[in-house]
Amino acid sequence: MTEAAVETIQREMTAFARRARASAGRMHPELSLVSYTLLGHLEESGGLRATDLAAHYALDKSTVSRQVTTLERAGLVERRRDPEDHRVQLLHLTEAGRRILAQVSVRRRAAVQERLVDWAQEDLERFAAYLVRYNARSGAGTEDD
Amino acid sequence: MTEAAVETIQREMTAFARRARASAGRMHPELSLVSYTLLGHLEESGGLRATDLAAHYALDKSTVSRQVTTLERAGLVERRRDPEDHRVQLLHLTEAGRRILAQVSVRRRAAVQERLVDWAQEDLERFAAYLVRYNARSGAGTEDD
DNA sequence: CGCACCAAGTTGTATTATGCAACCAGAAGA
DNA sequence: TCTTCTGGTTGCATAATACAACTTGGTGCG
Repeated sequence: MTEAAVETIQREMTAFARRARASAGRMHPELSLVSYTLLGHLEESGGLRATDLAAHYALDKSTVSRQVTTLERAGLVERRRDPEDHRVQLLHLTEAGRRILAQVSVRRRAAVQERLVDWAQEDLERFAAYLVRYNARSGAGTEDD
Repeated sequence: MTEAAVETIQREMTAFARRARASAGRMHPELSLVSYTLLGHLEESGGLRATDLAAHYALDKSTVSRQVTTLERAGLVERRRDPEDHRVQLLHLTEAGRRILAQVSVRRRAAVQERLVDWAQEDLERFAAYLVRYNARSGAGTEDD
């Protein structure tokens, strides 16, 4: 039955989330899971507004504000005033930010890879595809949950 | 290439993690994401030790202990002394716990299901199986990650 | 223009989850 | 018995977060 599968997916995803959070601290002392994710986001599309990030991650703007402050103090991101609208700050990765992000990514990927070492290539690809499909939907959609 | 699939899995899992975290609070006033997940776990296999839960979710035993305390005070779980080993408490859902869990499950499943609505049954099951496999490894294994 | 309202961010405050370390109680083995 | 191990609890500190009040800049309408 679909019910069971859905239930399992929901629970296992949650379990993963827990683990991801737990392991995040060991990746880089300076970089929490959220910070890391924010950096990753900025890497892909520089010049984001804090509000965009908040919306995207369903976080309060105050939370993002503080996270960004931390990242800025660590020298990993830069706030640039938007000349078009002086309320807005466009966030950009610094060189240091880019470097650190690359470092952490490598380490993170290694950790994941270790757990996937005995998977068949075909399964890996299917699993990856499923995850993309799942997340694509939640990312694009109505921004709830 | 394995690299690409691993990279994708890593990224997508992380993406999910942040969202799960973000949406955690809004399901049931009484039930945090973790509590809910713990309940779900107990439903499937009653008589778990707190330590088992801690290991599975990569949580500190103190955290689990407190969560269980909360759940117990809410009347949702029961601690039963293991007659074999008096250090151990076997955790069981109460009737109320079962009821609440069912309620929340419905709501939550609806949310997840909405995202999975156009998936083929076969894909759902495979996805679920992959997640289980992935998590099983990190849970049973070397406890790092 | 000037005033009312909206939007982006910041800061104060409280809550909650969490980990770590110290501790207690029961079990197991020498 | 004494030592060591394991399951669990509690004290303490920290980090992430939400919410609300506030500041500053933009927009629109009279």
